[in-house]
Amino acid sequence: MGRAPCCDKANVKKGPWSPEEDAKLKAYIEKYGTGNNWIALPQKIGLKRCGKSCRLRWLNYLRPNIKHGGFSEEEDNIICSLYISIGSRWSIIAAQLPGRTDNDIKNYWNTRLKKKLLGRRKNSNINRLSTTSHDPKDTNGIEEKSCSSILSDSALERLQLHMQLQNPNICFYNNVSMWPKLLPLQEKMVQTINPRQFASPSTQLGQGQKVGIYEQISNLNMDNLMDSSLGFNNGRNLLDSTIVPSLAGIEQSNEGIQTFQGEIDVGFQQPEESIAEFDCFKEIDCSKNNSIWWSNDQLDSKSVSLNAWDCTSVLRSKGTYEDYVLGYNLEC
DNA sequence: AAATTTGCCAACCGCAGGGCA
DNA sequence: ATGCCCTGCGGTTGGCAAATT
Repeated sequence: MGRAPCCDKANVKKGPWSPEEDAKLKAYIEKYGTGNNWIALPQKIGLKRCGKSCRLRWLNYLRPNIKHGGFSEEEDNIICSLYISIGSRWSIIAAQLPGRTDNDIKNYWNTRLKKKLLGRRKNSNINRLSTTSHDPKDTNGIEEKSCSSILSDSALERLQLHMQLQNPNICFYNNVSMWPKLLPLQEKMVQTINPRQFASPSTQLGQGQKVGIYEQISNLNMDNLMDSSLGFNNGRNLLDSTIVPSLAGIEQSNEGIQTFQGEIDVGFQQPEESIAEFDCFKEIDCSKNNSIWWSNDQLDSKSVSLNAWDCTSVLRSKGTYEDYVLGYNLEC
């Protein structure tokens, strides 16, 4: 027996919302609220819409302070870094970007940002396919699998982005000026997470020097946090629920699923030439001409804002210290 | 100029999980 | 403990507009 439908589909209007419907919904919610019952709401207003549809319309379009389009470079970077860390948890990513909806971010990622950041992989694969044998079997009779068929799209994208951020020529980890400014409370918290010696983040550092707290953060963020959050734990549990409550619950049920690490491990077992098909691996050798992966289009090394990773102004504006590096909220 | 392809985005769908009786 | 209801989420689709052939 299937699940009961949430509404009478035959008598429910679908498709684009008319201005009149928008006005009705908006006026009602602004006056009475949702009443914590979206299902009953359309009947109260006299809308022939499914409650879910009303909710979606309100959340994605009608509610106050919604921003549409025009993503800034800063927002791009936040989306990118969070996608690397936590994957397609659009609602969590949206929570870090005031005025943005999960749907907006999802659409933006799928239609623009992903192509902007990963577009060259596609070309690379197309070129490879056009220049190599189309015999799907290798000489041993074993079906040849490219990395792209072994790693899931999401894992592959995140791996590529991760590798790119480690590129020493534009390296986020090595470039002090690209590190986000930590608020005092966040700094204290990170020290709590890993009590080993920390240098002050305010210490003036030379370009490329790796010191202290940010080194820990970078390890925590892009290696350990991602590993942990994606099932690449190696016995560690940096997402201890006492430390990172909002993410710990999300990521601890990975039994039985193919992990990101598992996919990567399989990928790296492939012949070198298979691995080398990806631009991120080719370019990680820092050869001068290939080093600007991130800059695929407009983001060349001259125009990249070194402060683009500093989203603390955005985070502060919400009244909570939301550490996008760790991906959790810290009420203060 | 017409036909076709591509890009974009709003909206839908189905599933999972939480709350409650 | 169980089942129902509702919400929230992420993946997918459909349709419009712009770009290309």
